[in-house]
Amino acid sequence: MPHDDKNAARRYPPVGAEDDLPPFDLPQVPGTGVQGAEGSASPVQRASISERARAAALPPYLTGLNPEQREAVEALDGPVLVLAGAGTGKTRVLTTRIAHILATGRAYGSQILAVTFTNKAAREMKHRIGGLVGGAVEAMPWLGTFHSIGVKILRRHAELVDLKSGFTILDTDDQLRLLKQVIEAEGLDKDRWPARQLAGLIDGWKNRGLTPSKVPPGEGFAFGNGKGAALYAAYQKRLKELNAADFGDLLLETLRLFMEHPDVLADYHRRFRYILVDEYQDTNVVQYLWLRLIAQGSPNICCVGDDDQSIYGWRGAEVDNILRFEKDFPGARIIRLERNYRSTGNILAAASGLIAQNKGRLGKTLFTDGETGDKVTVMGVWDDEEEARSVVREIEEQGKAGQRLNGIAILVRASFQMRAFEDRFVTTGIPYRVIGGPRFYERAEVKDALAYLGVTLNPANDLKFERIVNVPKRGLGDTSVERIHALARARDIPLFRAAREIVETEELGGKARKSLRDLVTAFERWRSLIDTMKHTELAELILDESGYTAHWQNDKSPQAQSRLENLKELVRFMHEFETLEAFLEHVSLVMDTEQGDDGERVSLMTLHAAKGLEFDTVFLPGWEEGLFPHQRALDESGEKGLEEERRLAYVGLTRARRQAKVSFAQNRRTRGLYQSALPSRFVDDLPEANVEVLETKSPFGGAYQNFGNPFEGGFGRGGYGKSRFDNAEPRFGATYDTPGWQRAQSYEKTKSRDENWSRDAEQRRRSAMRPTITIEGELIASSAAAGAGYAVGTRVRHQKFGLGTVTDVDGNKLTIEFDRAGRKRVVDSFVTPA
DNA sequence: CGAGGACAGATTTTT
DNA sequence: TCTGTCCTCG
Repeated sequence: MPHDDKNAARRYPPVGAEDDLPPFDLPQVPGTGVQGAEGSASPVQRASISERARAAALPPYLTGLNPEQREAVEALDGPVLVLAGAGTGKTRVLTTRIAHILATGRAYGSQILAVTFTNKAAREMKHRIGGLVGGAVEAMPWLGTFHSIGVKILRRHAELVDLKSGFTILDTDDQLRLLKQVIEAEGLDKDRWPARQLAGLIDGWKNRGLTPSKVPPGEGFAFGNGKGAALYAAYQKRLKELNAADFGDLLLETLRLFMEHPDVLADYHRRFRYILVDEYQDTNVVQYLWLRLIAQGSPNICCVGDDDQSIYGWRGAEVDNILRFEKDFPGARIIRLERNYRSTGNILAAASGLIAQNKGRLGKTLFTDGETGDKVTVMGVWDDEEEARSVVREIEEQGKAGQRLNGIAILVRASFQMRAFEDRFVTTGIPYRVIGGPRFYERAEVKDALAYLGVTLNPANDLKFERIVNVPKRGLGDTSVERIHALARARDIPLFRAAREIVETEELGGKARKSLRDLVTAFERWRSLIDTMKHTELAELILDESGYTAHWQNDKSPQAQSRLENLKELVRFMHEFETLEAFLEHVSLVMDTEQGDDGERVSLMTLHAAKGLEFDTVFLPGWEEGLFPHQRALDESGEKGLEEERRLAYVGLTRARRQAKVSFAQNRRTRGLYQSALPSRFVDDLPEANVEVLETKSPFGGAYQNFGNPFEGGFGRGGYGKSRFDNAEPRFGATYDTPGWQRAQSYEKTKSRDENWSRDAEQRRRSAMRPTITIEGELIASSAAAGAGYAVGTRVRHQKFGLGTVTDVDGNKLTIEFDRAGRKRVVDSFVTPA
C-alpha cells in the first residue's frame, strides 16, 4: 500500500501546516494560474477571456470525457450531486474533477477534502489522481476514508473530547473485551447479555450520531434489564480512561468536537474549499451530519453516488441521504451519468428492468452504444450441488475456449454458498480465489502479534495486554489475571504496572508469579530496544522470545503453516514503515494487504464484495426465495429490505461485461436440511426480452432429467412453484406462452450462440487483450501452484483439508484420506507434499 | 492446562 | 450439517 498517509498520521501537525506547501507543479490551463494564496477569500471569478481560451485549448485530462462527465468535472461552484450509474465512469469523474480544481488553480491540494468509504477506494483515487497530475498526490492530505480523516482531526484536538493525542484505536476484539467487562461491572450476567449484541447496539447508535444521553429511552431499554444506555455511557467512560476510541468514535467524537467547538469547526471551514464525497448513498447519519457541518464552510460540495447501488442499509447507510440531497443543498445541480461503458445492451436492459421495480428511486436510465450481446441466461437446476456442477462445468468449457479465468466470477448472496463451488473447483482443478471474508488484520495470529507490539510500545494498553498475557499459554489463568485486574483497579493503574507490582508480592502462586515476572521483564527489555533496534528486527525478536512463533510451530493443525506465513507477511509489511509507531497507527485503520497478481483464477465472492468490480462473465447462482432475497432481510426490514436485496441483484448483474448467468436450485441443503425452494421473485423481475431460459445440461443426459429434472415439461409445471414463465400475461410482450415452445426457442438460441462463438472469436480476442482487470480485495483461499506426481501412501497437505494420505492416483486426480476431513478426490495441484 | 462434549447459531461487512 | 464457543473433567 504505497500511498497511504503513514507519515502524516505519525506527526500531528498543527492546523494550517500544510497550507504552506507549494502548489502542484501542473501544466497550467491557459488563462489561469494558481490563484488565491493561503487564507485568501473566495475563489477568484474567471474572466470570460480565460474561459474562452480554456475551451480552445482543452486540457488533456478533459479529453475523452462524455458531455455529462465533463459537466460533472467542470461544475465546480455550488453543490453538485452526480448520480453515477454502474459502469458510467464514476471514479474517473471524481479524480478528474480534483485534477481540474488543481489545474485551474482554484485550490491547493490541502484545501480539498475528499472522502471515501474504504481504503481501497482512497488508494485508487490517489493512484488515479497521481496519473492525471503527475504524482503530486502527497500534497492531498485530506483525501482518505471518513475514519482516517476523523482520526486525523481528532488527534489534533484530542483534549477537547477528553482524549490525549496518542489515543489508541480499538479493534473489534478489544471492543468486545471491554464491553464484557462493562457488562460484568454492572452486575449483569454476561451470558444472558452478550457483549456482541451490545456492541451492535452501540455501533448502531454511533452510526446514528447518538451519544449516550441522546439514546431514545425505549431503545436502550431492551438490553441488560433496561440498562442499555447506561452501559453505553459506562463504556464511553472506560474508553476515555483507557485513552481509546472505537471506530464509531472516530466519527461521532469528531462530530461532537465540531458541535461543541465552533472555533475548531471554523478552522476547517476556512481550510476546505472543495469537498468531494464518494459513494454518497452509503453514508450513515453521523457521516451525513459531519459532512453537513463541514460543508457550511463551502458550498462547493460534490457528492457522487448511485441510489440503486445502496446495499449497506443494514449497517447504517441511509439511502435517504442521497434522495434528499437537493433539499439539503438548495440550488444543487444534479448530473446523471447514464452512459454505461461496461455491459452489453441485454445485460444493461435486464438490470434496468429489474431495478425499475423499486420505488423511491431518483431514477436513471442506463444506456450503451455498445453491442447488444448475449441475453442474460436463467437456468433452473435440481439442487445446489447440481448448480455448482453445471456452473463449474461451464467455466471449464469457457476456459478451454480461451476465456481468461480472471474475467469470470461467481457472485453469491451468502458465503455458505461458496462451499459447493469450492468443492467443485477443488475436484476439477480449476484455479480459483475467494475474495472478501475475514481480513488479514482480523486473524487471530496477526492480532496477537500486534498486541505484543502494541504493549511493547505502550504498556498502558490494557486490552492488548490482556489479549496476550496468556498467549501462548504460560500458566496465567483467569485467577491470576483477575488478581492483576483487582490490583489495577484498586490502585487505578494500568494492568501492566499492576503486573509488575504484583510479582513483588506473594499474591500469585509460584509458577504464575515466575512466568508473569518473566513476561514483564521481557516487555521492559523489548521496550528498551525500541530506539536502538530496527523495528522489524525487534518485532521478530519479540515474536520469538515471547514463544509466540514456537507456539504455532508446535501446532499440528492444518492452518498453523499459513498462520506462520501471515506472521512473516506482517513483518515484511512493517518494512514499509519508518517506525513501530507509524506501523501500528496505520494498521489500526488500514490493514488490507494488496494482493499481487497470482495468475488466472476464477473469482468467488459475495455480491457485497463484488461492488465496484467487473468481469466478462458473471455467474449469479442461488436466486431463490428465502436466500435471495434473503428471508431475514424481508423479515427484519420488509419492503425496504426487499428493495435493498433487489439493488443487490442489480449490483450483481451490472458487474458483467458480456455475460450474466442467473441460476436457481429447486432444492438446497441448508443447515443440514434438504429443502425445496421457489425461484426468486427477482427472476420474474427480469424483462423477458433480455432473458434466455436455458435447459439444464446434465452430464447424465436424458436419464438425469427422468429422475430429477423438475423442468421436464417446463418451468413451473409439476408442482415446483410459480414462476413468471407461467404468467398468463407476459409483461414484456413475450411471443411465446407454452413451455414447449419456450424450450425449443431457448435451444435454438443456445445453438446459434454457440455457432456465433467462433465468429465472435475476433471480438473475444480483442476483449482478452484489454488490460487485465484488477481484482482488488483480499485473497482468502486459493488453489496452490501446480504439483508434481504423487504416489499412493504419500503424506500431503491441502490448504483447506489439512494433512492426509494419498490412497489412489488417477492421472492428476488423487484420492486422499484426510486426517480430519475424510476422503476427498482432489486434483494434485491443490496439495503439497507434507 | 488441554481435551472433549454440549450447545447455540448459522446474511451481507468497513473502519 | 457444520462451526465456533463455553464448560467440565482428568
